[in-house]
Amino acid sequence: MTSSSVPAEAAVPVRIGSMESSSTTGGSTRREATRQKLYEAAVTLIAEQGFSATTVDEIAERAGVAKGTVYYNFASKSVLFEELLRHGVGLLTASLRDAAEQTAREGGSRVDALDAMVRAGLVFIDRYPAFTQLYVAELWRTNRAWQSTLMVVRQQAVAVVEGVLREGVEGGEFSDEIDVQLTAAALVGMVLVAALDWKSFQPERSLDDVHAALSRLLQGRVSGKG
Amino acid sequence: MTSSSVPAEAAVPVRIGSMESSSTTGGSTRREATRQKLYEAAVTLIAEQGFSATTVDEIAERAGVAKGTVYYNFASKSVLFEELLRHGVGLLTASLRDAAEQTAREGGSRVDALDAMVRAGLVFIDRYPAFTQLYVAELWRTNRAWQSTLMVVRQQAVAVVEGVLREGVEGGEFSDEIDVQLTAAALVGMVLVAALDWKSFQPERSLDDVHAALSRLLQGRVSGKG
DNA sequence: CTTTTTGCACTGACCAGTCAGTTCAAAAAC
DNA sequence: GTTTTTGAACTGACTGGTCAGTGCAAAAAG
Repeated sequence: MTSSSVPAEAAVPVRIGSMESSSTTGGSTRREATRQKLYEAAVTLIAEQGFSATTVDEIAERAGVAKGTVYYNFASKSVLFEELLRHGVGLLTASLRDAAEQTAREGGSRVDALDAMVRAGLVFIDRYPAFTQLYVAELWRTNRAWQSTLMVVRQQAVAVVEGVLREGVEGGEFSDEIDVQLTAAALVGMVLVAALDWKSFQPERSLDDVHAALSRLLQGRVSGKG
Repeated sequence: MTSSSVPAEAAVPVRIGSMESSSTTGGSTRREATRQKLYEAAVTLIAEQGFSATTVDEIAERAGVAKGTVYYNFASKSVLFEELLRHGVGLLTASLRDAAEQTAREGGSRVDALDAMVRAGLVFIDRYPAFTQLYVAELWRTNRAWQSTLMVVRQQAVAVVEGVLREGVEGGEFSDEIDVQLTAAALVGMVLVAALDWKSFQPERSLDDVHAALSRLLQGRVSGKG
C-alpha cells in the first residue's frame, strides 16, 4: 500500500472532468470521457447508498468499465469521491457568484441578489439532485478522511451568501443586528431542505413555483393577508 | 484496529443525554438499561461514520457490552438503527407539539407558536446533536431498507409545523398564498442547517443567541435598520 | 505503402483482509 | 430457578486494491 515501487508514473494532471462535457481544447480524448462516466456513476450510487455502502465494483459496472480502470484513473475510492465533491461545489459557488454579480450589474438591491441566489441554488439542485443529496449527507459528519475538503468547499459557497448579507448591512439595507454567519447558514438551509423536499416528495412542481414560495418567506411576506 | 487497547477513551465531544427521558414506567429493568447504552453508542458512532462504516463490534465496545449482547437485544444491526430512528423522532415530535400547544394555551399568536417551535427544535438539536446529524444524513437517501420508517417519521415531525401554518392561514394571520408544505420544509431546513452549523462551527454560542438570529429571520425583521 | 514498435488506456482474475451474524457453554444478576 | 450477559471462536460472503497481460492507434522503421 505505502511506498510501492511505482516507476516514473507520468504525472497524471488531475483534471476534473466537468459535469457537463466542456471539451474546450481537444486535450481530453478517451481518458476524460472515462472519468466523466465514473463521476456520473459514482454520484448517483453514493447519493442513494452512501459512500461506504457503495462498492467500487458497482461504480465500475454502472460506468461500463472494468474495476481496474477506476484505479487507473483515480488513486483510491476516496480520492474519486473528493474530486467529485470539489468539482460539484465549484460549480455551485460559481453559479451563486454569477447570480449575485448579475443582480448588482442590473442595479438590483441586496434582497434581489439574495433572491437571485435562491433561484440559482434551486436551479443547481434541480440539475444535480444526486450531488446535493450526497453533499448534505456528508457535510456534518466528523472523523472522515475528506472532512477538510468538505469544510473548505462549504466555506466557499456560504461565503458568497455572507458577502451579500454583509454588503447589505453596510449599505443600510439590512438591519445591523442580524447575525451574518448564522443567517447565511439558515438561508442556505432553507433552500437546501425545501429543494430536497421538492425533489423527493413533490417532483411535479415547477421551479418557479418553489422559488415563489421561498421568495415570499425570504421577504417576510408570510404574515398578513395575501 | 479491532479491539485495540483504547487508551483513556477521553471526553467524547458529542454527548448524548439519555434519550429515554426518565424511568417512569418500571417495566425496564436491566435489559432496558443495556438497550439504552447500545442506543447511545450507536447514535454517536453512526453520526460520525455513517451506518455502513460502523461495525457492530465497535458499537458493542463503546457501549461496554459483549457482541453477543447486541444480538440478544436486537435482531440485527439495522433493526437497532430503525428503533433508534423511531425513538429519536418521537421525542422531537412530542417536543414540537408541546411547544405549539403551550403557546396556544398561553394565548400566543401563530407566529409565537412557530417561534416556540424553532426554539424547541434548537433545544432538541442542542441535546441530541449526534442524532440530528445521523437523521439528516439518511433522510434523503433512496433505496435503503429503512426508507419507509424514515418517511413516516419525517412526516410526523413536519406535520406539526404544517398544522400551525395551516391554522395561521385559516385564522387570517398568515397570507393565504403561502405554500404550507414548502414553507414548512423551508422552516425546518432553516433551523436544521443553522443549528448544525452552530454546533459544528460556533459551538461556543448560546442557544438564546442562535434563537434570536432565527427569530429575526422568521419574523422578517432582516430588511430595514435595526 | 507495409511492417514493427511504443506506450497509453483498459481489463478482470485474484488476494488479503474485514464484517455481520451465529453458536454456545458458563457466569452473573435478579 | 430464570433471565440476561459474556466472550471467544467460527463462517461465509464481500470488498478495496493489485497486477500481469490485452488491444489498439499512431509513430518509427524499413
